[in-house]
Amino acid sequence: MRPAPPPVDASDPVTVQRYKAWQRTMHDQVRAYGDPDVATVAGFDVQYGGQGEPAVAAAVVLSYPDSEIVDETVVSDRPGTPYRPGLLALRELPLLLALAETLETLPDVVFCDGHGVGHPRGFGLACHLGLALDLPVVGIAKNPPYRDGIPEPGPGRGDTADIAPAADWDECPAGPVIGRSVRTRDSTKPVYVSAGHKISLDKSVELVLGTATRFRQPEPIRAADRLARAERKKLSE
DNA sequence: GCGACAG
DNA sequence: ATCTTGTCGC
Repeated sequence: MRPAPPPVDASDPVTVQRYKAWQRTMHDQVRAYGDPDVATVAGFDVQYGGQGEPAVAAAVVLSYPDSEIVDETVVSDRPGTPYRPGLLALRELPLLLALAETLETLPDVVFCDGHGVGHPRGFGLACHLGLALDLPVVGIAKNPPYRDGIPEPGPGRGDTADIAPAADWDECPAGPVIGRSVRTRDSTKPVYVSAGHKISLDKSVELVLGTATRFRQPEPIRAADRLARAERKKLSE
């Protein structure tokens, strides 16, 4: 049995510190390896409205590698805590777990926005989600996990560069390679991939490049993004 | 007070 | 993430 997350009040530094210590501990439960057979990949995404408005989470399950729609679902609820760097799961995990429960059939792999083990304490949103669902999850972020020293991959689609932990991440139990910058389109800003759970970094990158052919973002993520946007628009009118 | 590090 | 027009480029 794994330790439950400590209750955390985002405005109370003491409980936040406890939660961070728990994250560091939980990294040991993560399996940043594995080579699952993949017939379906799901993209999960959350969209937010203004104050008081509900957040909308969408999941789209696509066949792999041909990207046919297998299933899609939406759920909406009040947002979790406000966003804070390093604590994204506090904001999005509740909604994403509710979302997963609405799927008819679980996918072989889940893609979510944000980081996996490429996180200051080695336990980003994709890790939280992977352990909670006991599914392979890949973290795909549009921005790097820290500012300075992120290696730039070559300019062509498919070029990659390994990311090491930040020099000041004393508490990070992951590494020496925590993720990879991946160029999914020629001369376009890379995406930042890290393993969340039950899948290796190599396999994660293979799947990202296999699903992001024409656009920067992988197709499952784009599909979920579109669906959540559409649903949010529908709710706001 | 400034700067900042997923979304 | 969201607020938002025009604008650069394929």
